[in-house]
Amino acid sequence: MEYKFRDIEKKWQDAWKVNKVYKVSNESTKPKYYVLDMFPYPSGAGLHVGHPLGYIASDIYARYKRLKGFNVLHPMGFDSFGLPAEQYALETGQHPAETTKKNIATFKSQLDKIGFCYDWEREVQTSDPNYYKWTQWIFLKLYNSYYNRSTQKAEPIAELVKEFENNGTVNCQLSTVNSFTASEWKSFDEATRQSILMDYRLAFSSYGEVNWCEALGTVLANDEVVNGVSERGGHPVEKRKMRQWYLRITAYAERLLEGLETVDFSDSMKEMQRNWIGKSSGAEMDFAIKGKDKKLRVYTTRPDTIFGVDFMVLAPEHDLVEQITTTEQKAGIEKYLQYVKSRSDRERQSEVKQITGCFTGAYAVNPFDGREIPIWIAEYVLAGYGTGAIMAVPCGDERDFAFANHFNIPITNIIGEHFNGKEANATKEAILQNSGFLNGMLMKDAIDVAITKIEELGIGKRKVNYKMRDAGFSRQRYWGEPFPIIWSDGIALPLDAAELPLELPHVDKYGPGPSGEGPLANLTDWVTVSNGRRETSTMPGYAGSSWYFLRYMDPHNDKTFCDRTVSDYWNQVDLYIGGTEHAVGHLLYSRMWTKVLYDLGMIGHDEPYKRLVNQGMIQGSSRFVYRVKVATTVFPLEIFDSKQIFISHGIYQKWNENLIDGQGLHKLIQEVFPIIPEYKEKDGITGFIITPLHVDVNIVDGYELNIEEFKKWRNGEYVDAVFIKEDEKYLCGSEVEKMSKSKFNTVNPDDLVNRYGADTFRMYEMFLGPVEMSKPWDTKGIEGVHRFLKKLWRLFFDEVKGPIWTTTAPSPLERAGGEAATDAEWKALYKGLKKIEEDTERFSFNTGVSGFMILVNELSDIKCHKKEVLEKMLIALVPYAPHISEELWSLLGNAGTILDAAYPVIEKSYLVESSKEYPISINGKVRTNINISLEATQPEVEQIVLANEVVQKWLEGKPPKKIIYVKNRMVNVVV
RNA sequence: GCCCAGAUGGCGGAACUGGUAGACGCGUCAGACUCAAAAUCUGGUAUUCGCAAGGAUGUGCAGGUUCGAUUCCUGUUCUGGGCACCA
Repeated sequence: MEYKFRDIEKKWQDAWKVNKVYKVSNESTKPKYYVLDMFPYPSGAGLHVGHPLGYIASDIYARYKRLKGFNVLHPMGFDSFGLPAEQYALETGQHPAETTKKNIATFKSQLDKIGFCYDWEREVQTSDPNYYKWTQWIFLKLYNSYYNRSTQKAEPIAELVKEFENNGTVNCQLSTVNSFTASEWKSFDEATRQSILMDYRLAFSSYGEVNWCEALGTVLANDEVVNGVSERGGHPVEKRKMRQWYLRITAYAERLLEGLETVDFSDSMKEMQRNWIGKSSGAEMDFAIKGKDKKLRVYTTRPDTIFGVDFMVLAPEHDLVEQITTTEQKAGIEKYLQYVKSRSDRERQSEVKQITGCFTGAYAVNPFDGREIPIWIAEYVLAGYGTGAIMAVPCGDERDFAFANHFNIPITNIIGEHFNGKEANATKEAILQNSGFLNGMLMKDAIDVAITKIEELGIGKRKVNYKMRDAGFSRQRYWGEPFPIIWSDGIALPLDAAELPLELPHVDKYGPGPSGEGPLANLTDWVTVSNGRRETSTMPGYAGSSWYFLRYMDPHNDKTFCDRTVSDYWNQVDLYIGGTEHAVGHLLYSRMWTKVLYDLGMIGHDEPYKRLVNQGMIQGSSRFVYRVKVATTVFPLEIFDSKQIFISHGIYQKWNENLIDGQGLHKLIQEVFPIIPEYKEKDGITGFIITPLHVDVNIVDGYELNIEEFKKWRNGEYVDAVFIKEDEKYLCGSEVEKMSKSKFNTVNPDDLVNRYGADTFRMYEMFLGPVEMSKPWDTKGIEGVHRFLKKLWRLFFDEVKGPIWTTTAPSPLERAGGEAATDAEWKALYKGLKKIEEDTERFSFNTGVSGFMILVNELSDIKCHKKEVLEKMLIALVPYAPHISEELWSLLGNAGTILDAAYPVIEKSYLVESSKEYPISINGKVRTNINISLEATQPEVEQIVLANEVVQKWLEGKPPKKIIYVKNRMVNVVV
């Protein structure tokens, strides 16, 4: 009997579906385990081999936990709102709802073929009104809450209103907001009160900058802006202020930082989040501005360098710029502001070689020595960080130094010999000079002294600062959750919870609305309501994905987003698998939402993910063909119209390295294409233009192009192509790039599953390497894994003899007279299973697969066909290759599904060893091996080792200096 | 530019806590079976010197710590991911 994987996999996938074996209950006596994959966006291109990497890993672990006796939740769903669907709608007129539905169907059928153990009854889609109803509901909770700094948690905004009514702002520590008394609060009109409350709400509206493209009349995502112009059409893009919604994630900065201590993420992942939050401590202080009744507030982490301040730099967007610029400088400043408008934040920070800035004409006054300090504006200072203004200390800061140098600003040296005049030195270890009351102090000690003095003088105070900014939460787009908000005379009125979901209305056109608003603004009937005008922005992609892990627990609940008893049962996600690209976006947002829901008492835990494992990205290995075109100025064009000439990679390389000239190439072309005219040059130009073109990797075998397939490719575009080969082959060039449809380097899992089966595909994806590492996809090698499964099959079946397994208690189907398994057979099994279990436990699935290969090789070598041995191996194989395991399990005569079998327990008695073949090194280099008992003591070992003739030879009669013996490891003789 | 990660044979990778570098698989070479092919099986396969025994070199690059370093430290190069409106 042959291994007919197609029949087997189809059969069991159907049976599992009919028997609902993956249905998960919220009630169980077993311990729970929650395994989650990062929410996929259902792109139109379908699944490529990169997607399932993490899904297979999580599926293996989920199945493993199930065999180990856990009630495992392993759901899947779709993050189905998003820009690509809308972009596609804009281009083709198809409604995003339609294309999204189609894409999801494709994704699901592709996923199902790989044999995942998802409970599809728990599927969620963020664009489903039954889902986004609760996204909107949570938004309203955020809107109606504020962060209470005394209790350090979110509380209903009504509590704050009460506080204002009773005590005003006395107990509210929010430095950016004006203070008032209780009676003042009562005297404010509604608009004023609401605008004050807006400064406290966790979801709030304010003004922020967007990428505005005048030509397209729309706001663009960063993704859609390339080199300062729009990707579509190449129109100029500039920044513009618009009303936006934000989430006050900054209120949670400290808790997001502290929470990292309680979760099991990789150190690098935590580091990235810490850097993103960017906590720093220092001081905020005010500088008087000469001749103005204005103060310039700066934030600095190095108040010890206060006497080294040689200039001030404001962010170009800073409010003070307009007020302090002198008439002489006005023109220059305006020109500079115009320039900055066209620059993205990224460009402003990354281009350090090009130094730009402009003097405002104004001066700040150093409060300690009265020195007048010129105030500049420069793009390297960003408005969003700190106070949007810095005090520049060129002797201690590289960028300040470069700036001072560029604009010839004199530099004050406060660190003596530590500053060499050629580059800044950011040390904290220097003794301060030229520094007034700080003279003679070590810099790191002076920081505190300076802050104390600043506070004494009342010109500033100690301040902890976070680099993180509040998260922009609105998009001027169609395909997202509508905000449950109505604007009435500038006041935002939330909808009542009973009015949810506010459904996304149907539109026929996806173009932008007037004055930069989203497409919804075009629907006058929808926008206009009796008490005002609806918010026309929609929520961003991360809205739905910030809480989806909760909805999976209780997906059909129409009373609440997730019942508290259910969320208490499933609690945190025990294992979350996904890419590092979400390190600071999605992960921080969902952590924040979780904390808010926790504060409001709606869930019982404040960190969503207990453990996070990052999967690497599978890159594509692109293939190139090299097309030769001729310049019309040299050759008559017509003859090349019908034919396209391609040169093999080797020839292309020679051409590139000038190892072959025009004449040489001409000769090669002539061999296959005799009608080419005589060789010509014009002004020393050969007239050959060679262009690398991406070619579909699926019609290339290794590097060799399948010419017949190529001629059929792209509707016969290359049907008449002519090839200049090397060694009778056309070889393609290659490059590792991101896997993408446009690069023709995507590999579809369906083809591989068809050809080799899901079990082979699953094991091969794991066998490629560690899950967390990025690697290029290469289909070569999948044969090896397939061969392994066939070899495993042959432990049970012989091509001619049929079933060959034996057992001591034969059933009619089986061969009688089986013998009990030998110690050697048990030892081989348990040694293998031990490695496999340990590897699975630590997510080392690639070595887990190789463990199975070693085990099957060994069992084949010792001709072990004992049912009792093979059966245990099958159970351990379920997570990796569920279909073949289930088939063989059932063929062995077992009743019930193997998915619920008990994971084999390792009998350690078979694994005990009494001696070891020790490597013996001389000076760290292995020279021989000696078998020594594991019981041996140091003196015994020394005696055995020194008696060895190889060791004797290397000692050359000299006594050893030292003998290092590490039990169960090695012996090293130092000479 | 800033933050994070990675680099080991022809290729994917293994070596988990500083202890035999190259497990397992691909490819390749030789052989068996076969009229032949496929499938399968057996053996070799880091580089280099040597008939062999055996030796030397070798984990991106340059140093350091150690009896011993792919593993730890310092510096450096290249590649990938992120940088706030792709998801």
